[in-house]
Amino acid sequence: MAELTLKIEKNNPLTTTLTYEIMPDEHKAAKRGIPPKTDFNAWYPFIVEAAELVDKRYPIKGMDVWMPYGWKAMRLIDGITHSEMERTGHGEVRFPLLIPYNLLDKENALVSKLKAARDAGVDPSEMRMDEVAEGFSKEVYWVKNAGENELDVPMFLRPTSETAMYTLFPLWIRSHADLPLKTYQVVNTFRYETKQTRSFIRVREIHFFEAHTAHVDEDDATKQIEEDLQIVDNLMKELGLTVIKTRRPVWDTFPGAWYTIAIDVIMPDGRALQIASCHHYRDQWAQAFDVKYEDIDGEQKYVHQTTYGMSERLMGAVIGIHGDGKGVVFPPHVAPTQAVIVPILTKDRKNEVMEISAEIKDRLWKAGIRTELDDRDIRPGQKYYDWEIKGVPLRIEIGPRDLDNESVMLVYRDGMKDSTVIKEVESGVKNGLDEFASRISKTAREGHEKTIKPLPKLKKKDDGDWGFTEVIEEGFVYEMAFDGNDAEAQVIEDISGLSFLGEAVKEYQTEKECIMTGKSTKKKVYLAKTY
RNA sequence: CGGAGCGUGGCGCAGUCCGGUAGCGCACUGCAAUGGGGUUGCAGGGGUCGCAGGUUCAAAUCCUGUCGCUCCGACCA
Repeated sequence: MAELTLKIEKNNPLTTTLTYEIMPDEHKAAKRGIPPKTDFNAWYPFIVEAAELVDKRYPIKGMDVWMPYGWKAMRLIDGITHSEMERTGHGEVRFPLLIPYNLLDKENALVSKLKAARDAGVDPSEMRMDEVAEGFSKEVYWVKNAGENELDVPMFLRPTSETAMYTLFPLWIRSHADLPLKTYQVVNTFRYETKQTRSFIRVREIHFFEAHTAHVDEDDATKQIEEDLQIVDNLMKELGLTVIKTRRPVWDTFPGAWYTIAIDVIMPDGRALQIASCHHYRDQWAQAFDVKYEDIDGEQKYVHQTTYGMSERLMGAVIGIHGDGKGVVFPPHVAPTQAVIVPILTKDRKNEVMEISAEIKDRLWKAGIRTELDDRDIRPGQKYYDWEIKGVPLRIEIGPRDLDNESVMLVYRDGMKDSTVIKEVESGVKNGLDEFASRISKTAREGHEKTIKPLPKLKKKDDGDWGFTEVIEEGFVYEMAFDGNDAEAQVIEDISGLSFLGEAVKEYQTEKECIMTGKSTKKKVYLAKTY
């Protein structure tokens, strides 16, 4: 559709008419070539480049170049994470990118040990056919040469940092006085993705946040997970996102984790995007890496560990959830530019308008509002479209008419219009941005709720196979009461074409009938297509 | 890692079948008027046609190889 519009020729009524027939409502957006958001697979990649968040032209699949505007937004998101880490007493560390291959032995030993234990101790009916723990071996980048020599011990680029960190943890942890050890780092990690990549959502060089903690016992580690989930809540509030928290099914748990809590958002196409996860390792990794401490009674004990991970998927979620047909919509907390001043210049009062605009920019900046003055010599309308596509929450219009009234026009990214007297522009803008933040959070929450439906009832068909009483619609996440085993879970996955996200952290208030076994349960399970 | 497709100014494309001066729209530069939702006029700049070989008087076009990307299937945050 976009192409058609771009090809409109003057004096060619046919093409012009055709365009209007196809997309009467989309015509304006299409002038920039923005696909409608309902076509999410086209909208998303277009918008991330048009808003100048990334440049995808770097010739490696899954490795985009962060552009200043996009990187600024990411840094602002990271800023929230950093301050939450500081608030909760984590220390920032930075481990090397390269990990020597032989350090993996310990990790591999752990994985195979766990697998053997699970195979031995688990009821075969609980097993899934495709259960294989292979670790990361297939998806790491290798460094096998240095200069002209082949390395004796090859190294790989970290896909995550457990191995690197837990090599040093035994040296850092001697006694119970060293615990809890709470560390985190924000680094790039690498995974050789073979699947289709997507800016921020599935990339090969990941902008990764990982917190790693060590505790005296399981209980203290569990408290850490609770703190992590509190941090997630705080972060999501600032980003205006509504999330689903689930305990991942065992078969989808990170190797060596006792359990995993995953945090997903539902993207506009109804697919779940995992944006954070917390793992409780108990002492499994500690045993593999020999991370011990001396307790109060002089006894050597293994620590209990947790990790908490996030990535630039947070950006992907913000763009996907808040964006609209005109472009990105940034929540004020993480908007690189929170307010843009567009001066309306007329020949006779140009200087006067510019002077006041610059003065207001200065005042807002001093009041802590990231403000930009767009003094480009183009028409105002063009500027509006430019800043809309970039998702700036507030546009301040200042023209001769406003000066006469000693006020300015405030136009929010969601279309809300207001005005404020110049004298009180700081407080007017601050309040306005707060209200805007609440509005987009509310819209996001409503969208989230609308996208979740109860799973249709199951029944056994004449041929003995299970089926649904209603069709599974595309574009939704489903919830159900479920208390079955892994094999039964797989049946549901197979016939629905959806994946188990896991058991909701928040259970049903009252007992319900398990969709498969009929058992009474409060367990709420989410099913979705995933990224 | 298997199957299909595509590489031509910054972006989107035409030209390739049938070899013969590399084009269009948008974007960009300069000047002027305009300026409260994509303004108009005039004048400009920019491309080893992914790369390497080959065929030919002549290659974006034909042949071979290679690299990269996109889309669909097995593995993952």
